[in-house]
Amino acid sequence: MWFDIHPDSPIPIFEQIVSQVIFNIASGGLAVGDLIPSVRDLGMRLTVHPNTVAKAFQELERLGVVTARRGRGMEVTPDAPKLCQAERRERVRQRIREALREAVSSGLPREEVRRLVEDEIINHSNGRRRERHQSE
Amino acid sequence: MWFDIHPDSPIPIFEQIVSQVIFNIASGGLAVGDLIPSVRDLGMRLTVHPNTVAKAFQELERLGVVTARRGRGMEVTPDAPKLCQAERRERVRQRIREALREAVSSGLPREEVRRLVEDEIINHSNGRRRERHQSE
Amino acid sequence: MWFDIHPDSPIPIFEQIVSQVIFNIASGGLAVGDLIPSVRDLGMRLTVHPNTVAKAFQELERLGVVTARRGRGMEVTPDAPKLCQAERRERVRQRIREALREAVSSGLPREEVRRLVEDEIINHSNGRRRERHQSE
Amino acid sequence: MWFDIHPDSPIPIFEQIVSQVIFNIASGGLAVGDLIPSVRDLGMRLTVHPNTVAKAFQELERLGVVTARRGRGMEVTPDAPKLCQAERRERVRQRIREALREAVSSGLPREEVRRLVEDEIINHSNGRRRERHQSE
DNA sequence: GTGGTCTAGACCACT
DNA sequence: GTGGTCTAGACCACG
Repeated sequence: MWFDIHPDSPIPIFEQIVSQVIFNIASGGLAVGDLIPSVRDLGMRLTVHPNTVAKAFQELERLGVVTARRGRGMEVTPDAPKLCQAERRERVRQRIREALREAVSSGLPREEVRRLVEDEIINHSNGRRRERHQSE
Repeated sequence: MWFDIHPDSPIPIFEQIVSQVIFNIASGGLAVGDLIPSVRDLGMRLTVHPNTVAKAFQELERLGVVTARRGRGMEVTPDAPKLCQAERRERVRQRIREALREAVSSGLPREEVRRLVEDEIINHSNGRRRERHQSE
Repeated sequence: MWFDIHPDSPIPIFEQIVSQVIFNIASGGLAVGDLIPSVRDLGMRLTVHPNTVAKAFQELERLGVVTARRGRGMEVTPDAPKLCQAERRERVRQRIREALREAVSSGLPREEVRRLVEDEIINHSNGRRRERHQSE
Repeated sequence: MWFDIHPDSPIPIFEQIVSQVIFNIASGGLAVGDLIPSVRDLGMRLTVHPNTVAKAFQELERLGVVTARRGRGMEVTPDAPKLCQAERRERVRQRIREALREAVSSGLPREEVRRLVEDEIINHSNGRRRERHQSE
């Protein structure tokens, strides 16, 4: 189970945690019946306050992805995999859509946009090798 | 001069205004020496509080993109076009990069990501063809 | 707009606030478009921490009863009256149902239960007539 | 001896157990000198953690309703029947009172409240037959 | 002034 | 040990 949190993003940390848990369940890193990490544990790992994590978990419970087990932890529900796969797809699509909408509406020539996308797709899908061929 | 504002985005409205002004200058919709709309006028058009617009303009002044002309308004500086073209490119690239980073790290199969990107690119490059404002 | 909060009830304070706002809207004390009290104001009046109030308001927003207006406050939605009347009815019914279920399952003779109910109904429909509406 | 436990009620489970034991004694299901079930046994039956049951029993001992008999279990005291009958009545009355207080203060028309009460009374006092004639 | 996010830390109920 | 509630107070974005 891993997390990719960006404290300085405009997206609230608790929202990022929500997404990350959804992604983990969607990709099978967490199975039905598993307990997700405790608020305290995850708070430590992400150097985030436990309350922030708790807020994210509350949201996940509301989404029907986990249920609180008194004194035990938060458990992945039977519905979660299906829910999370749909949700992941939707969240990813949304982000891509918005980035492209902004790109196009910025007036940047279409070819330019395409080139940027290609650049970044290569960067990301090939293994994270961080010498991007910037075309500044 | 046009604006594409999303009040419910996690990105602050004043930031969105900053970007939109930059985009307008970059694509030639605003030329050196032009006056950008007044705080009140733009506030009306965007149904946003004038203070919010003022905050955006402050930021634009800080970036050297406009300067206040007492009694006249905010004027596009001679440096603005170059600045804004670079800035536009960087902002767009950044957004695309983040969307793709999230997409890949979400565990969604690479094919899937590519497909989503293609879908959205088509959506945006076609439909969006409302008498586009300049392409540089 | 009045509130009847019981800090020592097993029901969380924020839940009580949720109910009370719903009741106020259901009975017309708050109309569509009205702003509900600010978290700080209500926190003061109820001698409750503003964060507790904020949590209640979040829940109300999730229910579609109010919407946050940036920098202005929380506004009663057009759907709220209908939603709140249904919700009020349901909450009240639920509480009554549980009290009676417990009463019956306690083994108390049915007559006895009925008598208790009559007693209390009389108390509440009459006595309570000291034009309360105070938040005490 | 029977129990009616609601794990998702805001009322703590151990409190519910306390009430249920009191009700059982009050209605004669448990006589003076009887042993109440063991912590482990009851924990199993209610699918509740034994510690939770133990906490309830502690409370019952404090109330003077049972006493620990080393090596045998918890025994119903001679005072218990009288204590429990009074206590039962009081607990039931209290719950009814609160439910009605909330109902009235919710602004729901008095007739409406009465109707809800009648509905529920019928549901509960006729034998628990679970196809309630909802009058939604 | 408004609500939203986050940190910090207390106490409670339950396992 | 777990999550849930609450208090307290900081900072931000917005009006």
